[in-house]
Amino acid sequence: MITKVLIAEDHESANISVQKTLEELDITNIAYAYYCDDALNKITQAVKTDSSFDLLITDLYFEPDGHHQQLPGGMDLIDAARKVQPDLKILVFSAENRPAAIDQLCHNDGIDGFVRKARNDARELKEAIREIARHRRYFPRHVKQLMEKKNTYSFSEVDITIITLLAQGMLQKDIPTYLQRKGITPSGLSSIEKKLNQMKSVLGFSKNEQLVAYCKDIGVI
Amino acid sequence: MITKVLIAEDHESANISVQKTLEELDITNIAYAYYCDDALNKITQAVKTDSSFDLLITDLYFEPDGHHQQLPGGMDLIDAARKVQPDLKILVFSAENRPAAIDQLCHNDGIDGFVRKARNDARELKEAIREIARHRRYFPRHVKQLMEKKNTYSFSEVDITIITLLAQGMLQKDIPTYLQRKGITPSGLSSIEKKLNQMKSVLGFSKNEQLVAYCKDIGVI
DNA sequence: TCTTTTTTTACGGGAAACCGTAATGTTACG
DNA sequence: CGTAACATTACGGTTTCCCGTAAAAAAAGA
Repeated sequence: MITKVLIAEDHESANISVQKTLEELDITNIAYAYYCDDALNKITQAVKTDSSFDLLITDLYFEPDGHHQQLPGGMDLIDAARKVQPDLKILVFSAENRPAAIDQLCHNDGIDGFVRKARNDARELKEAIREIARHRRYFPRHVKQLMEKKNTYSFSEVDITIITLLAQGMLQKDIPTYLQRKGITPSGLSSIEKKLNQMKSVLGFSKNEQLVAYCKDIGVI
Repeated sequence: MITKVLIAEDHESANISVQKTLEELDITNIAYAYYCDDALNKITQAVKTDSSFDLLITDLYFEPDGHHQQLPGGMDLIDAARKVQPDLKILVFSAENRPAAIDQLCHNDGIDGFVRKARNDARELKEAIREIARHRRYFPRHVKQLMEKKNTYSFSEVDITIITLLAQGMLQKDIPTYLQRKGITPSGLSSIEKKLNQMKSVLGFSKNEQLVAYCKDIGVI
């Protein structure tokens, strides 16, 4: 049974609607945090006073606003919270819409549920909380379909590194030495050219500028 | 005085919190639309039956979901709504965070207010509605500062055209003929190179990829 | 109108990127 | 161990881009 919930969410409006959803599920013992550090603090305190939370509902991205934070994002909070209270249920409520990132989250990061901020998010939120209360996990049904639709090419770590460097102004011919220093392979100039050509050919592009624009659009860089 | 409001917002959760904010302002005559087409429909009907809305609160981006829509986004809705009911107050409530896009919106698109989905958005929303009720316009205070900070170079029409073409994959050497066909001057290859060099030098860049990435970030392309 | 100034365009040498091919290095498997 | 299959790297020729200079054109001023 879920009775005590912590909401970690910097957007006031999102916070409000999560609260309302919880109230509709007759959950009234709710705490709020607008920063990850504050959230972790509340979790730690609750554990100490033997009144720990049953569920953490958290966003992934928290906007920096001057106040320096130890935990910059939701993922950091999740990792830290798991250490303090391993049995804490965690539900991610985020606008993340990059299929690869969602997939990663659902399968590898040991969370109990994910609800995307989208059309029917309030309804989904309710359902997710109900499922988690029954010790089941809740994930969007069509993650795989999303994967296939949206991302015609799945960028590797190196791919993204290369494109990022280009977008930062590094000359192509200087990338090999950079990769070598970082211990990343492959690092040969030909390999970099090959990777760029692969990406461009799959996506039907002809120039690096297109690639950079595309990656900015879909948010991988 | 604002008594009748239409909320156009595809996210259920955002819709809920806007509703709650309105209720706290003692506005209870609220209609909802999860699609732009539906929103325009409701506005048109209200005008016909002489019970028109005082205020439209709308998002900018509506996620496509299979149902084909005439009006794909909030900007289209705004344009259409203005035609149907010129005196309708319009408040944009969006997660848009690209300074150039926000600036464009606030200064050129004839809306009455803009609130960004961010940390204190609910509070800002209230203030914005109060201001609009007094026939004043409400915009984030620091738009100009943001602009000045972030955008050290003001892009001309031609600048943006050139960068857009590059981001679409056109070869630099092919741009002159394109510009000639469109009747845009200057169109010489040297002039294009000069303009690119100007932009890059002012912004401290060395490669076109940087320029494309930057323009994507601030939203000019 | 003629000159001066500015803008636009043309040209050419050199650097970087592009592209195909070949050599080298790595891994897998019999 | 040897060989095939694959990945990575090296090399050379061609194209495109970069950059400086100078010519041509347009605009401004006297």
